[in-house]
Amino acid sequence: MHTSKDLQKAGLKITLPRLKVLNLFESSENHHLSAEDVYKLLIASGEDVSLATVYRVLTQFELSGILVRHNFEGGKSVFELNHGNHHDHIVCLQCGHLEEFFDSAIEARQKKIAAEHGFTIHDHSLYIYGDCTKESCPNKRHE
Amino acid sequence: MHTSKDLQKAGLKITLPRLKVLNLFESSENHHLSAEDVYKLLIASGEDVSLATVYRVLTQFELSGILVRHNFEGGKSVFELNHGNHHDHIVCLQCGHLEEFFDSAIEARQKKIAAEHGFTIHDHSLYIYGDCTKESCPNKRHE
DNA sequence: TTTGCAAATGCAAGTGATTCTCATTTAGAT
DNA sequence: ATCTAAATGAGAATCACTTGCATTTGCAAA
Repeated sequence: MHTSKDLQKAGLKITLPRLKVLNLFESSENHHLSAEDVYKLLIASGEDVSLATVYRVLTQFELSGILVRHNFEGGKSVFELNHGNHHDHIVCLQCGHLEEFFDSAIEARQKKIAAEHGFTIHDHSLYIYGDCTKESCPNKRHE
Repeated sequence: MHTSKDLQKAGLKITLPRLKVLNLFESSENHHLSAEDVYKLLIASGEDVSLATVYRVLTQFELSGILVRHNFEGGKSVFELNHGNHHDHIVCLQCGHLEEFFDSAIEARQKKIAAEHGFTIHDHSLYIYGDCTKESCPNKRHE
């Protein structure tokens, strides 16, 4: 659960826009939101923020570890709350449906590979793109 | 080795801009080039192409399988020749140095994970970000 | 080998996502 | 309550890329 405490810890002033964005991520049923998403949702719910502020807040939250940024194919960044449980993503190219997974075998291999190449690993991003089966696809747009 | 034959196979007319781009990828010592890179290199070597054409050619080459597109962090697409040997990348955050690797264990796990989630896998992207050690880093920019 | 036309190109204007500038407002320390 | 650095809003600017359109060019057919 993320609160104003997290803002203070990050050295950020507790302002209305920041609280609204934080609250949105906490309450929204869609956990992966783009800047545009955040902006539109806030406007739709009567909150009056500027898009520039949304972008600023999102990058600040990323830097302070409150959010994690993802760069899926398609050029726009998507953010989700950082619950400390690293995971990767599998994305349906048909309907955009997104699932999370964690595989310790893959994580281990990555460490190994980095070491073999003389790298100290900072970070990694793994996205699997595919088609989810028609039945299991929540927002079907298949065929 | 990629030649004008590849253009024909792809149903593309053999034009000067396309040959120049193809040749650039074949001859350049840097195998990973952005549209901007390609454009600047061609201009620098006296070739007269437009940036729009570079973008068009690169996406056509991607579609026809001559090139592979990568979306690293940083918003711009990077292309490399498709030699049919799929591999992933490990990138040094300090100096931008890039190495390639292939790990069949990771590949296998990915297939498995996709299957478990009911996805038919199309594609995946895996980037490891880290610091390469000072000694092994070809274009040192460390400390 | 000329002709014809779809395909390819160049240029410039247009987009979409994101960032920056700068004048105004505010959080929060004193 | 006051003051100042930080935050915000509005809009212009930028960056990577795409598109529209008039012109040129492969190349297939005559």
